[in-house]
Amino acid sequence: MPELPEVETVRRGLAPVMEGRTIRLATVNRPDLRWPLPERMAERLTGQAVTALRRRSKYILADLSSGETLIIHLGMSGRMLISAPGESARMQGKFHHDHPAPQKHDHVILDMEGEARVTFNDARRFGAMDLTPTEKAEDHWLIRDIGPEPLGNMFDEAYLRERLKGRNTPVKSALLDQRLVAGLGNIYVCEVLFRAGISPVRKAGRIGAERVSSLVPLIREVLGEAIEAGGSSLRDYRQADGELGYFQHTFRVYDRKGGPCVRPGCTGVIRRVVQSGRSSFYCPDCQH
DNA sequence: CTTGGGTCCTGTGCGC
DNA sequence: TGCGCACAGGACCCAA
Repeated sequence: MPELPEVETVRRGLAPVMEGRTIRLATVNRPDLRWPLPERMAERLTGQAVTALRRRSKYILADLSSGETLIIHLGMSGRMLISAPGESARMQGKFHHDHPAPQKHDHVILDMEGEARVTFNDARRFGAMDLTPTEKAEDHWLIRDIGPEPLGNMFDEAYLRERLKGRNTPVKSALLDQRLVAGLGNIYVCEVLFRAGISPVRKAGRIGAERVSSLVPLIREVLGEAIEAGGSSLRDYRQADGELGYFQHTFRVYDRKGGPCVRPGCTGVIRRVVQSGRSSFYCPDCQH
């Protein structure tokens, strides 16, 4: 599933067709994703203009002219795909029948002013949507306990040292905890720890202050590079325009079990271990 | 409080 | 080709 860079890429892709545009028609094809969808969601979306499209952690927030905000989480397999009637069809007058055929798991469809269609498709249905008053969106139960944005000013060396101090959990688990820092997931934590030379199984409270501090710029670096690359495309993630991201070609350890370490001169072989049910990839020669 | 495990759901790729 | 199992980008919830 999408981590922060993928969600930011999706947000950027959606912005041109959603921001400042009205939702002509919202269609909701099932009553629930991970949780029940809000009451009368289709009616509450239809006719509303999207005044802003924001991101908080792995959530996309669409502010509406009604004063409500649509909160969207993509879960593991959620996608937002944009389609539009083709030029030839438009000349034949097929305004409403030229979108791609509906796919299995197309759960919510937003037909936007200007003919673009935004389709939320989520096979595993770990995704979520909710509607909440815009002025209280930050206090929504899904969002209120999330830690600082890693690319923002509130996330710094002093903060991270304080939060990791004394913790007995593996650093991998700590960085995956969204209450500590927002938006990291399994791929980017593995990549960050490789760049920092820290083993994923190391206890968070047993890392020297200097090395903890080094994590901050490395987290920013990895996420920044991934956003720049349009995210990572594994099984089913695509950018909103259907393009593939390409950060996956830059993975140094993730999904490289048995492969050679990329650090010049290192003869290590990438290992995979399971930590609390998730795969961790690391170089045993580089990471301690 | 922290920590670990189970759980939700569908799809895919692998070994036999 | 079929079958069963492991595994997949998340994160809530509960027990200890």
